[in-house]
Amino acid sequence: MDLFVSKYFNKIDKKGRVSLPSSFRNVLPKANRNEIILYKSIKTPSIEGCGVGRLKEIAKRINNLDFFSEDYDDFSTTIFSEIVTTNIDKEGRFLIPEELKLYAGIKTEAAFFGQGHYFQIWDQKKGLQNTEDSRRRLLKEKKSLRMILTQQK
Amino acid sequence: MDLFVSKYFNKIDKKGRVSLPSSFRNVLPKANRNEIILYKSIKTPSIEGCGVGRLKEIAKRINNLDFFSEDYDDFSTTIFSEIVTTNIDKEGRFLIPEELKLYAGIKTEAAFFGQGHYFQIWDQKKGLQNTEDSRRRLLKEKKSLRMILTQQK
DNA sequence: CATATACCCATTGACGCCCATATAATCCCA
DNA sequence: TGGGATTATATGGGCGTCAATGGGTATATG
Repeated sequence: MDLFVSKYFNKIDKKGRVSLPSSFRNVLPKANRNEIILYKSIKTPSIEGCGVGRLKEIAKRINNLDFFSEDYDDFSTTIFSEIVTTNIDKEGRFLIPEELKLYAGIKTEAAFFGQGHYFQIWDQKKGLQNTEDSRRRLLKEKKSLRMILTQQK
Repeated sequence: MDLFVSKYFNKIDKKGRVSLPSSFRNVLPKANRNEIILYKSIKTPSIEGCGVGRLKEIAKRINNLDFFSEDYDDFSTTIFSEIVTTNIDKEGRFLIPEELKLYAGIKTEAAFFGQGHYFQIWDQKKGLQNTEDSRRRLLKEKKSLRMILTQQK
């Protein structure tokens, strides 16, 4: 499986280390399996992460915005300047920068949520609440959700 | 036969393992025959499952949504963080995550129901009841049922 | 030199792999 | 075509490996 899926709740130890879930590590290309990027989510109080390869995809998305719009500058500033890279040790653990932990309200436990081509890190309580809210919003539009889930071919 | 059909009642052993019915295993593409995805059914207290190929399709559809829209996040959260992948061992067995068993009210036996391109896992009693209810609802609209069953080519 | 971070080693529990058996389905040949 | 033999499926259990976690120590970096 080459997608980030499912959710995991891992502890942050006294040194600030936390295990990237094993199934997430396996999504990273064998070449850069010891490095990921992290940045503040734009829409939620959470941290988003992915392999360095996805940077290109993010750049492309932003590039598709109108170059002269305010959004363009805002997005590229907000995202690119806030990106940090972090190393994964031999045991599969990494450090979450203090600023990002503050932003997400994370203390001693990190809740990982798969998002397909990337993942999010939340405070457990906030993350579960967010999942519930998302699901509720979508169920209001049953048609579109069913379309995504059951459409054939 | 490349569809999930019929129903099977298999035991969950002390380690939490349960056999995926042989005919279901044969539906999975030879390439990814040792992994399936599971998620909570939207409409019923049951678990739905299918091969990973279907998940990749879903990922593609979500990827086509507007990257910066709220729907994008709602879809990827609701779908990717709720989906779990699980491995099938050499004997054709897999583990049902505790959370999903709770959601479906499954304890020591899993009732598999073929649904064509996917399958459902129920508590036996609930599943049989659901089959009966479905059939009864359908028979109320005999006309549409006959249309589906007798339509040629 | 002081703090942060990477590497090494250890522990625990979960999971995958291997082997075994019983029952059911299929085959094969006289 | 009958009946024994072979194969497949569902199920049980032992055991090694890996993932998550904790801690000591070397090393880098300012």
